[in-house]
Amino acid sequence: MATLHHMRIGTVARKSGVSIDTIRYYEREGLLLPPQRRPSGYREYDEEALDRLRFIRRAKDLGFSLDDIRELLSLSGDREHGVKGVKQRAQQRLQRVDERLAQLQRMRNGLEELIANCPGHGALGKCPILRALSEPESDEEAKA
Amino acid sequence: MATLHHMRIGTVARKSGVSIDTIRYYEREGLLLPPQRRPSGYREYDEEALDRLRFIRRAKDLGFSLDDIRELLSLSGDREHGVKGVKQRAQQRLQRVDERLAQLQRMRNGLEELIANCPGHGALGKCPILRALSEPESDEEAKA
DNA sequence: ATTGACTCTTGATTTAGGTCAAGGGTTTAT
DNA sequence: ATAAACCCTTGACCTAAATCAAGAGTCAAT
Repeated sequence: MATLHHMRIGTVARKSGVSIDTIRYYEREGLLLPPQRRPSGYREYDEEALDRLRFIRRAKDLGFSLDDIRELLSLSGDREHGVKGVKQRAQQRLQRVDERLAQLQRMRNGLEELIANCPGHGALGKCPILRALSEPESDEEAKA
Repeated sequence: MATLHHMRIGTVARKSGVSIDTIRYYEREGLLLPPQRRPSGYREYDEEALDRLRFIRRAKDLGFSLDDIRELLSLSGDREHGVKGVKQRAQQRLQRVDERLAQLQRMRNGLEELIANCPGHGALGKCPILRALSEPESDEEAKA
């Protein structure tokens, strides 16, 4: 695990699956700390930066916005707000992630049911996918 | 469950949590069938349209693109490509949804661990959230 | 029969998240 | 010592997904 401190941007781009332009964009946006520079001005990355990039890419695939991701990353590196604040924010996050998990799970089940029952649902009725994610939320139900 | 066939756009907007402009936009984009019109030209929606809108909104929250959603919706209403094609596409979808579920689950666990261990991880080491989603994927590992 | 809240269409604008191009230095292998 | 492959910055451009504005018609309640 030699924490190699000598990757250039093209290498981390390849290893992380994030394009060079996008890496520089993330740096501008404050998602990535500005890395060391060579005398030539070339950026130089270590494994930690690579981990961050992979995290960002996957979180994005999961539908988190860059703002969400900024917040998640700050949870990990926060030496400021003390354990307490971090813990609280992490708990809020956890709750929202759990909600997403539940929704996604329902979509999954809807798909599975669709696959299982497909050959035999002559009458239309409600499609299992739609049914999975289409109930009201009660707070939406102001009188018509 | 009187399938009320007389909601105007503002009502479904309120009930679905999707703005009026966005509803019309979805119609243009083909995610929503053009609804009935009154003689005045006003759109008139029923419960089914409301279900679709809720589905769309939630799927979007889960990080699906409108294209993804179009495809998911088409799975539900497809009387064309016969059971076979639908089943196949649904299976592909299911696989991808399962992958997302797994990733999201890992993020969840990372958060939970962060909350549990926060008070006692004096030495930095690797943060559990980052660790949850930052391993390489092997196909990314072309030699540096 | 008028007022205030809705709705219509068309077309322009915005925001997030990148992506590209131009012009010019740097490194490495030969 | 030169070519090929890399990297730099600045600034323009792009796509998806909305959102807004203008000008005009409709509906419900007073």
